[in-house]
Amino acid sequence: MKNYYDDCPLAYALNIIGGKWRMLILYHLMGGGLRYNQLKKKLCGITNIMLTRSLRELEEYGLVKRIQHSEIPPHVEYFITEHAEKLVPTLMVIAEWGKEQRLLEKGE
Amino acid sequence: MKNYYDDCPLAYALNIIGGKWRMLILYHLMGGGLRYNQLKKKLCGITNIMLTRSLRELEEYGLVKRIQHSEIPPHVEYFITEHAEKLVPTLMVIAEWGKEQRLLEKGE
DNA sequence: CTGTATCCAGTCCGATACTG
DNA sequence: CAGTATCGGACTGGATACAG
Repeated sequence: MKNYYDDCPLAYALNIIGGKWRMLILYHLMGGGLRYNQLKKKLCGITNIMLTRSLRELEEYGLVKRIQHSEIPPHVEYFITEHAEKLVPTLMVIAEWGKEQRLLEKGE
Repeated sequence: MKNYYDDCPLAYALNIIGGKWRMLILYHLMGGGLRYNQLKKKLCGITNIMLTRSLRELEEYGLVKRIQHSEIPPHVEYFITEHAEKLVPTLMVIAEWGKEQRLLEKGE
């Protein structure tokens, strides 16, 4: 997914939040922190690998914060950061748009 | 990119406008119609194959309209439809966010 | 509970050459 | 000008088993 980042902020952004799961993760975290398995349940169908990978990537970019409570059994919680929070309304618009789109398709 | 569309409108939407180029095409069409080669220039780096493919897909979903003028040499123009227009502000937000994100990364 | 390792599959994407 | 054909490569995503 390498692209002309420097010329186009949109391409740059999509490189970070694009991909199959990343926006979905941010979307589901908007309501507050979630634990690993809670998140997994919401993202119907995601595998451990993809969830872990995606979370790590989002963490690297500072979009997600990982909080580990020192307990046994382990208790880890994920939050979105302030900066990522700015994308939430956007994601909701896209979701809303998706609903309309689906209606259009079924209407035909 | 098959996913739990019916449960999650966001996933559904991303299935349509996700991918490497589709949002970028919509973004660049927001200013009005563009011809094939104009679009190609704006999307630095896109190949014929990908531009054509992406446009066809967007057309199928009713997000882009293709207008062919009967001339020689050919003259084809692409527009975004009203329904896709609703996504434009969203794309601008993401682009804006991308700018900030880049600053954050460079700042470190 | 929260992951990691390994290996594999499929999709997406692209370089190049060519066409009406 | 506006595309298509072909072939192949890269990369993303996944199944399964295992670990701290």
